[in-house]
This record gives sequence, C-alpha cells and structure tokens, in this order.
Amino acid sequence: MIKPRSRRGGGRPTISDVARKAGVGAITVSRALREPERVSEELRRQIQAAVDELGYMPDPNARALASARAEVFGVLVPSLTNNVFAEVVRGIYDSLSDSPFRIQLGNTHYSGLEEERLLQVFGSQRPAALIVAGIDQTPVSRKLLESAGCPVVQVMETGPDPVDMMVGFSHLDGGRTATEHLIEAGYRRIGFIGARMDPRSQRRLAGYRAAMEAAGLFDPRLVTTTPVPSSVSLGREMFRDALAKVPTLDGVFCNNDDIALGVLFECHRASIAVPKTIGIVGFNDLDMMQVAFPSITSIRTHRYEIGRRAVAMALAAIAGNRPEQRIVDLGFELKRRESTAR
Amino acid sequence: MIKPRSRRGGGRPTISDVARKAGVGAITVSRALREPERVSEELRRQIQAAVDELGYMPDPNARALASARAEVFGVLVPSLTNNVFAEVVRGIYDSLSDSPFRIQLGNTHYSGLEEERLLQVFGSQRPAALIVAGIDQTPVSRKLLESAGCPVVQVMETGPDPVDMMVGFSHLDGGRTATEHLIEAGYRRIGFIGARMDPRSQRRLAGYRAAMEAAGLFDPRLVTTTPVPSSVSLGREMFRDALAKVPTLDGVFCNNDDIALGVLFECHRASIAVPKTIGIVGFNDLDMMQVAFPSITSIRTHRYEIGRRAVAMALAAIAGNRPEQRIVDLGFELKRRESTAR
DNA sequence: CGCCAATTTGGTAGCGCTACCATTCCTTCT
DNA sequence: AGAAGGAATGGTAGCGCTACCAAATTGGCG
Repeated sequence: MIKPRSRRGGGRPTISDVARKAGVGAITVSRALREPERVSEELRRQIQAAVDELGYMPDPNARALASARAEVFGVLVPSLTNNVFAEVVRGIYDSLSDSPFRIQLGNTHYSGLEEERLLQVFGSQRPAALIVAGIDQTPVSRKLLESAGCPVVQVMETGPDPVDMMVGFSHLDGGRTATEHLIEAGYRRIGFIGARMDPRSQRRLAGYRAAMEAAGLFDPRLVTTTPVPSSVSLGREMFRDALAKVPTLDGVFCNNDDIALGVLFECHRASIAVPKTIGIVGFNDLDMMQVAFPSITSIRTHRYEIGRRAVAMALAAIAGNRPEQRIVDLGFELKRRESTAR
Repeated sequence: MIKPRSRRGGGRPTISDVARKAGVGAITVSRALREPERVSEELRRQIQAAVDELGYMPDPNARALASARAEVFGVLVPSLTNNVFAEVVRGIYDSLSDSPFRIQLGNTHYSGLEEERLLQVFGSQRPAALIVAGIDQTPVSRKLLESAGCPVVQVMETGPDPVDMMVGFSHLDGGRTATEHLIEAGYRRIGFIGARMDPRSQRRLAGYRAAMEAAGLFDPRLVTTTPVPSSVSLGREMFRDALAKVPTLDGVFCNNDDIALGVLFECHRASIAVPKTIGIVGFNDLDMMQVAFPSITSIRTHRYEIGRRAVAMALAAIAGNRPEQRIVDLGFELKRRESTAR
C-alpha cells in the first residue's frame, strides 16, 4: 500500500480537494481560476462555492513550477529609503495589489555589480516582468535583461536605447530648466551642489552646465559634488564649502530637495537672505518644499505615476498587447516658489 | 517513446544536469548545497565545480514545493514611503541580503482588514518567518499569525503579549519623555499635534497626557489630532489650528518629525520665536532635525536596528535556538536641541 | 442524417526539487 | 568473528500545480 507523504503544508486544501468537493476534475478547477471564460457558468459556480467553503488558495510555488513562470515582478531600485524610489515602489505596489502578481524587491545600493548579482538571482525565478531603475546598466546586466524572457521596464529616466520599455523623464532637461530659471530670475554666480552623483545626478549636472555655458556663465569652481550619499546635513556642509570656494555665489541648483533644504537651513543660520542674496532650486519637489519658509522652487517629478505606468506597460506586454509607444516621457514641472522670487 | 516536455525554463540547468556532470546522484547535489557538512570533501568540490561551470542556480519554487517551506520572509508594514518603515525594511533587507531568504513585502495602508488579507495571502506561501509592524493586530490577524507555523516578530513597539517575539520600544514612554522635557524646560501650555493617529501615535498621545496630568497641566483643548496622513504641510496647518484654538500655546509635542518641521516653518512664517515663544519637540529624529534652524529636539528611535534585530531573532528561531528573551526593547533617546533650549 | 468543427471537460505526465527510506561501506565494540 | 552503529550516498516517490493532448458533447450545415 502506498502511504501518501503526510500533508506537508499543514493540511491546507489543494486543488484536488476543491475538485473533489465540486465534483469536477482538478484541471477544470485550475482553468476556472485562471481562465473562467473557458469554463461553463454552472461549473464555475460550483467550483467557486467549493473554493469559498474550503478557503482554498493556490500555491504560488506549485503554480510557478508547473507553468515555468512565477507571478512575480522583479523590482530593482538603488535605495529603499530614498523617498524618490520609495514613491516609485509604492506606485508599483498599488498597481499590482489587486493582480495576482507579487513584488520581489532588490536594493542595488547604487552598485552595478550588485545589480548584476540581483538580476542573476531574479532570473532564476523566471519573473513575469522586471522593472529596473535607470538606464545605465552594465553590459552584463543588459544582457541579463535582454535574455530574461519577460517584459522589462526601465524607469525614472528616458534615453535612446531601451532594453524593452521605458518610463521616466529627462534629467538633463530638468537640470537645464532649473538652471535657466535661476538665470532668468537674475542670478549669475549659480552653483551646482550634488551628492551621491549617480548617473541621473550626472545628467542633471550636464543640464546645469549646458544652461550655464549657453548663458556664458559657466565656471567649474561653481560645481561642488561628492559621491557621499545625500542628506540634509550634507547639503548644509556642501553649501558652506561652496560658499567658501566662491564667496560671490548668488544661487544654487541642488541635486535634490534634501540638499536644498540643507542649504536653506544654513542660509537661516548664517543670516543669508533667501531669495535676495541666494536663490535656491531643488529637485523632485517633496511635499515640504512648498511649506518651507521661504518655500523652495523645485522640479516636480512624477515618481508615483512612473511606477504605475511601468506596471501598466508591463501588464499590457504580458497580456500580449505590447504598447506601441515603448518610451514614455512623463516630463517634469518647474514649481516656481519664493526661494527664487526676487 | 516518452518525449520529455520541452524544457520550459528556457534551458536553464537543473539539479540533474549538475549531478550528471559531477557524476553523482541528484540528491547528493541537493545536500551539498544545503548541508555541505554531510557530503564528503571530494564530492563537494566536484559538485561545486559542476555548479560553477553550468552556472546552476536552484529554482526557489521547486525548492519551496518539495520542502513545503519557502525561503521567504513576509514583511508587513503600514506604509512604504514613510521613512520610519522604510528604515525598518532597509534593516531587514540588509540583514537578509546574504542569506538565501527573500522578502515578500506587504503594505497594509494602516488597515487591519488589509493586514488580514495579506496575512492570508502570505500564509499560502508558507514563509520562513513573518515580520509585522505593530502590536495591535485584529483577532483574525492574530490567529493567522499564531497558526502560521513559523517565527513571528512584531516590530516597532513592545507590549505585554507577543504572538511570538517582539522588537521595538515604548511609544508611551517616548511621548511622556518628550513632554516631560518640555515641562522641565519651562513650557506650560504644551500642545499635542498628531496626524494619522495610528495605535503608536495614540500611545504617544497617552504618554503626553500622562506627563501633562502628572504636572497638573493637562487641558483637552491642547490636543489637536486628525486621521489624515501625516505631512509637513499638514503639520503647518494643524499648528495654525492649534494656535487659533489656544493662543497662549507655548510648546508643542509633535506626533512625528514631519509635523514638527511644519510647525517650525509656520513659526518662521509667522515670526514666532523658537524656542523663546514656542518650544518644539518631534518624534523619530530624522537627519534633518539636527540641521534645521533652530535644530529641533526629537526622540531618536532605532528603526534600522529594529529591522536588523527582528531578522536576527527570526533567523535564530529558524535555526532552532529561539532567543530566550522574546521581547527586546531597544529604547529611544531624547535629543535635546535648540528648539527647546530657552 | 452524418460529418466536421467548435466547445467543454478530463487524464496523464511532468515542472525541479527534497523527504524518506534503503543501501553500502566502514568503524567500533562485545 | 560477528553484531551494532555510524557516515556517506543513492533511489523512489511525491510536493501542488499546469501543459499537452484526448475524449466527450454540442451545433451547424450540406
């Protein structure tokens, strides 16, 4: 006599339990759950009743094994705590929350090598889609993405050569717009303060530089950067450095809002008038920018929407109707506020 | 003749490929990977070589199915973007990153019902451990946690009756400490401003109230709360409301640092002297608190450490040596700063 | 009325791995 | 010397589900 292995799952009901109770074959239950339209009205009702009664939930592992496809979105971001990526993840999460798809989160810590490692690991799960931050994957990562056999969405940035799909905006244009705004407002010795200096920050810097050169105002001494992770306190310190280097500084375009806030606080502390003596522009437009005193001009970016759009595109591709527009530029918005209103 | 189903996994190597190449049985490969000490030195080397050559990675789904245990930590937090929980998640992530365990993240949106739903879903995956925020689970959630059949760690708070293990601190004590500090500093008409008012905020409020009553200073009109999600802009608005209600207000203990920052900005805007006219205390001690001008007194909490500790405890329990101390209080720290230094 | 196609249902054989024995080959002890 | 125990390895039979095909049923049409 064959003794079935004692129920390892702690007695949770399986698809055969449901099938037995509903008086149908297991495969019909499977179909009723995944493609209800292929099952007759009546059986569907019976099966649903059995499912409800037993509290049946399909085992995602068995499903993934049998179908060679996990209902998982792999999501790679460079930071979990940076509000910018947290917002993107939230958008992804919310868009996925009433789908069967789960999220597999990976934190690359801004490291290409770690990204490669994670892509390798994620690949072994055959995810339904991959969403990765940025467009500067290493050649190895790119190859892994191309051979992943699933839709891939690069988010936060747009660029010329998508692996598959893209949702984001131009950081270069953002940097340029911010800088042009300062120039138009009458500032001349405009500094750039940037921490972390990941590829996106680099491009914001490039935009700054383009605008400054176009106006004949560029001076390398105006640029202050560090690879150190960004923070409000770092913003304060970097602003002091910048000011020590160029005492005639009359404006700053900051890498991001944290830095901008640090600059603002240091201005308060040193009794530097904003926007009169110094103009400040941030990047991302966190909620606090509009509340700060004076309120801080910033580039509003649509992080949550980027997450949502990325999921929408990936889901469409999974469903078989890949969007014809593979690169979606969600743009940005210059929010003019008191910190540059002189 | 039996035709094997065409390799669905896109030709990725399986454990039998490794076994064949190494000239051993599949089960020995499995063992070499999971319990190397049970396999002889020599076979271990051969197997490792085969693994490297083929680039083999075990399929986590097959593993989970066969062993009735997924290498997954289920993590439930009420918010993905709130810096506090992002830090906890980061701690969890970092502690798990060189273990085989993955993270399954769930966002409860501060809803008990959603927590129940997610616990139900997570349960169907037989996770290796569950980490949930807070100690105020609904009876249904509690039952689900108790019957999960895996270590459970409640984080962010400590309380009397853990489901299994706990890591956190006392929000009540935190609220009391903050308030007592204001009282000692000479403030008398001290308001409480709180948004969201989740159970942790409620307990901070209770701590505030206890301190105020002990000093004979409590007045219900000093308390301003709202269920609306917390933000810097909301902090500003609520402070205006509080001031309109009690013009003699001379201090505020804020639910969290965002609110405190909003209060500070409104003070600037309305030319209210801090700390002279109004004292401000925040909660959590985000980086910007020490940079703000004036710098803001706050209760430093150890979010990242809570995440790390929770994982350490769960891993120990999985390994079979459940820590004898099931409730770990990581405490908090009052950071005295300019905003209360009068 | 019979035939073909479409629709609905079911059976079988795995997916890639591990639990649970069984087997083999040594030691160690009586 | 033989029994007993231990260490290392392997075989078998699933885990719970779905891909693939087969079978049964229905409907349309010449």
